[in-house]
Order: sequence, then C-alpha cells, then structure tokens
Amino acid sequence: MVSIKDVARCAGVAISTVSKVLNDYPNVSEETRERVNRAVEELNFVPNSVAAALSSKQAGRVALLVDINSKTSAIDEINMQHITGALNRAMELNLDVITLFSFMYRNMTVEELIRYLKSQSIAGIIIYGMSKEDKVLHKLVETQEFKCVVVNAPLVNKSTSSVGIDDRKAQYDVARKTIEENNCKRVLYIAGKRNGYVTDERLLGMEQLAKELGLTVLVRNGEFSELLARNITMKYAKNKDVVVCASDLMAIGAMKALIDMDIFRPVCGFDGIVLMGYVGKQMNTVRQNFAEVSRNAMEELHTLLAGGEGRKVVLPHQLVRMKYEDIIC
Amino acid sequence: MVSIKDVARCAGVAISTVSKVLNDYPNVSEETRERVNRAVEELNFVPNSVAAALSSKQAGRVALLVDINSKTSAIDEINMQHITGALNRAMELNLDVITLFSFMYRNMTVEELIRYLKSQSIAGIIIYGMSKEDKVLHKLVETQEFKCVVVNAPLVNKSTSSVGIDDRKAQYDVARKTIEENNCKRVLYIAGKRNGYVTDERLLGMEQLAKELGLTVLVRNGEFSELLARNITMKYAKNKDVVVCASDLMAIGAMKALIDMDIFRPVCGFDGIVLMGYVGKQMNTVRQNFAEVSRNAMEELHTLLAGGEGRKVVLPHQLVRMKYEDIIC
DNA sequence: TTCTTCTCGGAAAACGTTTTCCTTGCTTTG
DNA sequence: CAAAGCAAGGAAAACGTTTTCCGAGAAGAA
Repeated sequence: MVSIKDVARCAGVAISTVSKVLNDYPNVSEETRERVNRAVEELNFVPNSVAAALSSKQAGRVALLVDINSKTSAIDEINMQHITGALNRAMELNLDVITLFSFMYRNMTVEELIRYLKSQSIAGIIIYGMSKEDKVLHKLVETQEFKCVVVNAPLVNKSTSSVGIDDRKAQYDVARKTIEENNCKRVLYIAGKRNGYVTDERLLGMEQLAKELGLTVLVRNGEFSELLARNITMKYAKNKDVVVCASDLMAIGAMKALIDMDIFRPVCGFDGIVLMGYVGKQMNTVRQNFAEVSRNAMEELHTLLAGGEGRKVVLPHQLVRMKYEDIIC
Repeated sequence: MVSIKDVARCAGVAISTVSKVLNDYPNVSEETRERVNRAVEELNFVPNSVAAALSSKQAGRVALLVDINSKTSAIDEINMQHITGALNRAMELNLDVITLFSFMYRNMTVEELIRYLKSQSIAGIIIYGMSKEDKVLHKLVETQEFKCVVVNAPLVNKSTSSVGIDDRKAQYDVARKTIEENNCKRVLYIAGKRNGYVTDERLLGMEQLAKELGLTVLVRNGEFSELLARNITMKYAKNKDVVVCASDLMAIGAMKALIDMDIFRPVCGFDGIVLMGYVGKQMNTVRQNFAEVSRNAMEELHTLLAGGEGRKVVLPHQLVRMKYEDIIC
C-alpha cells in the first residue's frame, strides 16, 4: 500500500511536509506544494482515513444516527433519501461516515453511547427522528462532547445545530389550502407520535389556522400509524368536513377508511412520500425534500466541525398534489 | 479516553496480554484472563476499532456496496431492508461497517476503488445489484484482494461467496401458480434489466415453465421500469391471457395499464414489496426476505474473513398474495 | 542432573497518519 | 552590525491497537 512515506520519498521531503500539503496548512512554499502534489498524482496516493482518524481526534469521522423503529416502507423511503443526501454531501466534503441504526444503540446508556462513538473516533453526529422524551439522545446533545446536527428537532447550543422545514407553517399551509378549497368548518386532525417535536409543531400550525378561520378541531393521536388513522377516521369523520393528517401514511389510512365508509371528505397529508401516488385519490400534501434536508445537515455539521457555532437552519417546503402520473418512472 | 493501556495497568499486566485476552488468543492463563476481564469491566473499556483496523489488516472492517441507480421508492424499501439486515448481523458479529452508495464509486476505475477500499482498511465487501456488464465490480471480485459476498449474482471463487434466492425456481413457481389458477395459455412476460443476473435467471424459469406447460410466451424487456411495463402491457396484453412480470413495480405498471384498458388479465409480480398492498388489486408475487438475505450475506462474509472458502448460498422464497390488510400497521 | 519442550507473559515494532516543536537560513528593524 | 522576527521544512512523538519475537520458569525426558 502506498503511504504518505512513499510520497515523501518521491517528492524528496519529510512526511510532515506531505501531511501539511494534504491538509492545506500554511508555511509550505508553492514550489514544495507543487512537488508533493505531483508525487501524490504519480503514485496514485489515497490517504488512509483510518490512520488519519486515529491520529487526529478532530478528524472528519461522522456518524448518522438513524431512527428505524417503524416497520413501514414509507419510513424506509424517507430514511433512504436522508442517508443518500447525507452521504452525497459527505463525499464531496471528504468526510468519513458510519451509519448507525437505532437498534444498534437503543439500549445503551449515554455513557455507553459516548464511549462507543469515541471508540469509533467520531467527532460529529447527525441525529434523526429524535423524540422529546429520548433521554439518552438529549443528554448526548447536552454534553456537547460531539458536534451534533439534529434533524427536525429545534435543539441548538454551542456545538449543536438543527435543520429542518418549518413544520408549523407547513401544516398551516397545507391544511389551509385543503380547507379553503373545500370550504370546511369542522376538522378532524390526526396528529403524530406523542412527544415528537414535529408532532407538536404541526399541531400548533393546525391550531393557529383554526383560530384564524374560526374552525372547530377535533384532535386525535394517530401515532403516525396508518391503522390508527384508519380507525380514528372510522370513528370520528362522519360529522367532520375534512381530515387533516400529520403524515401521508395516516392520510392514506384515513382515505381508505372514508372509502370503506363510502363517504367523501377531503384529506390532506404530510411528507410527500411516493406511496401517495398509488392510492388512487389525489391528496394535498407537504413535500419535504429529505435528501436536501440531509445535504444541509451534513453541510452544517461540517461547519460545526470547522469551528462554527450551532444555529437553526430552516429549509423551504412545498405544497403538492400527489398523483400517479407524477411519480411513475 | 480509557485505552488498553489503562486496562493493562489496572490489571497489572502488559498491554499485549490485554490484547490477547480481548481477541481470545491462547497462551493466557485462566487467572490472568479473569483479571483482565474484570479490569475491562471496571473501567468500562471499549476497544478503539479505528486503531484496531489500522493495526491489523485482517480486521473486521466491511463495506456495503449499495446500488441506488433508480429513483423509485420500491428500491429504497429493498435497499433499506438489506442494509438493516446486514447491519444487524454485523453488530452481532462485532464487525465495523461502512456503507458506500453507488454514486460514490460509480466513476472509479477498479484500481481507484481498490485503493479507496484499502485506504479505509476494508477487508470484506458485500455487493448489491451487480449487473453482468459491470466491469469494475467484476474485476474487483476477480482480483480476490478482498473477501466478497455478492447478493443475487452467482459469482463464486476462493474468496467470493454468493447469496440469494433461487430466482429461476421462484419465477417458475409464481408464474405456474398464477397460470394454473387462471388456466392461461398465452403469456406476456415482462423481463427485467438487460444483462442483469436475476433477469436472466427469472426468464429461464419462465421458459422452463412454458416448455412444461406448452405455453406461448412473448418476452419484452421492461427494465424494471413501471412505466415501460405499463406501455408494454398496453401494446401486447390484449391477446394474451396473463402478464407475468419480473418485478412488483412492473406488475403494478401492468395492472394500471389493464385497468386503463378496462380488460382483466391476471398479473403476477416478484419481490414482495409493500407497495403491492396499496394498488387495490391483489396479486401473486414472490416474497423475498431481503433483511434475511443480507443477514446471511454478512454471516457468509464473516466466514470468509475467518478463512472460509467461497460458496453459493441459496435461501428459500415464499409465494404470497399481497393485499392491504396484511401490510397495514 | 542436564537438556529439551511448553506455557505464560512481556517488550517493542508496526500500522499511517497528525501535530508539536525545533532548526535553519533569510529578512527586517533599530 | 547585531538582534529579532519570520518562513520553510524536518524530526519525532503521539494516537490505540495487533502481532511478532523473546525470555523466564516449570515440567518432562534422557
């Protein structure tokens, strides 16, 4: 294996000089820099990121903490796009990434998790699907031992950024559009998982809209479950004018229930998953570009690792009407 | 950070001894072993896998090469399950995993890819979605520089195993069931991607069945595309009795076409993706347990890394009829 | 007893980087 | 002209393991 030592020999300099060139340190003359780069070129040298990680604690090793509690393929789609976006940007930024699924750290204590991450020379973390009651992850963020980017949860401190769309506004927007299109007054709102950050934000959006338009809203907890949403719709939709759901999957469940009951109510969802295009009925929903969110998350993490301060990044969302023709390929 | 050195001091032995205990080497007395283990326990020591990887070339670092050419969420679902299964088993086997998506190595030469993998101290690889014409991956496997497990492609050599279901038999089975249920004679077969291993295997299964039952088969290439399958069905299904598709996504496309044409033909798919439950019509399909396939792939890779020889592992498949009620949760 | 063979454990090199500190020679300043 | 400052590059320690080799002592054989 060709190492930095070979490059040094080839360029006629010390290995420390090569390292400096590779990492864009100052105090290297343009001429030496050139010579080293030529040697790198010639020998096809690729730095060993494992050694780099071992040597420098502040290296570019990054972990993705991915929540995969659910069994649904909708979640698969969302997670996959997140991971794709994150890896994509990481590659461009030359960051090493390891992906940890929640089952890999679910029953660790914070201390264990921290030890594990350190044993992997991890310096930065992107956290997905963090709920309000997740003590371990909250403690992890609070220690500030790692640079963190939390996706879809408004956690910010000196070494923690948050990235996501404005869930409150998005829920407001999509509900407003649906309600005004159909001139509704009585809303059945099927909320997400209890104690989820996005759940509460979306509910706030709905409540704000209700106040503004003078709507009555019945809120029920759907836990992001298609089945629950279906049952809730069965039970309560009859004397409502519209079913607003905090996720597409629940919207699908609601729609199925309405079809079974043979009544029509407008339904709107949230997320913009592909599945929405297959259920026959068109529905309003919020399109989140998950890959883009995660690209931004990785970008933000990179900034943090470079010494930047934590901050809140809000990305735009989009209202769409999902139908089969738009997604088939 | 607590290191092996601390453990050694705590246990009153040399660090080499600790390492030996940790890696189950012989030539350590039971008493010393105990003492070291107690120290590990007491100090909550977690070995630094980065250092281990750097130090020993035959370490447990493994790469997943995941093909994500397509944009469809069906692929997301399949890939996600593969990754989940692989990571799950890797965790149990104490293997370090890095996940590489195809866009990260697509335009590398073999040499570059090999260099990159070595720079990551990778010893074993699981390859997904390998097509017959992928020169780079084929060369990678042929060099035998890494232990490889190829999923769904019958490549085997001294350091390469293959893992997957029997695609030929599976296609035979599901087509036979569908055809016999509906008493068909004239088959429209929509095949997968040209030059795919599974594509050819499944086609062989269909052809064998046709010979046995005396069917006529029109074969068209659907490239695993829903849209193509839809168009093919539009064009050719009219004077056929059944549409057999080499993937669920294509089966969905075919079904949509039949609905648009307002004619009924039985359709069967292949893969058992969740989406199948949402299209309204029930269809026969082959259920592959992707997570299980990948668990086995990881297991096999572990065996190879431990010195085992390459071999072909064939896993069972299952015929199912997918409907909404079975997948909602 | 003496030699050989084992078993156990330690010392130290190696893995490929990063980073700190030092040297050298040159330029500036007073 | 001496002192100070600075730029460029090198030497070597450090990161936390694994692994090879060696030595000490005990046990067995002659």
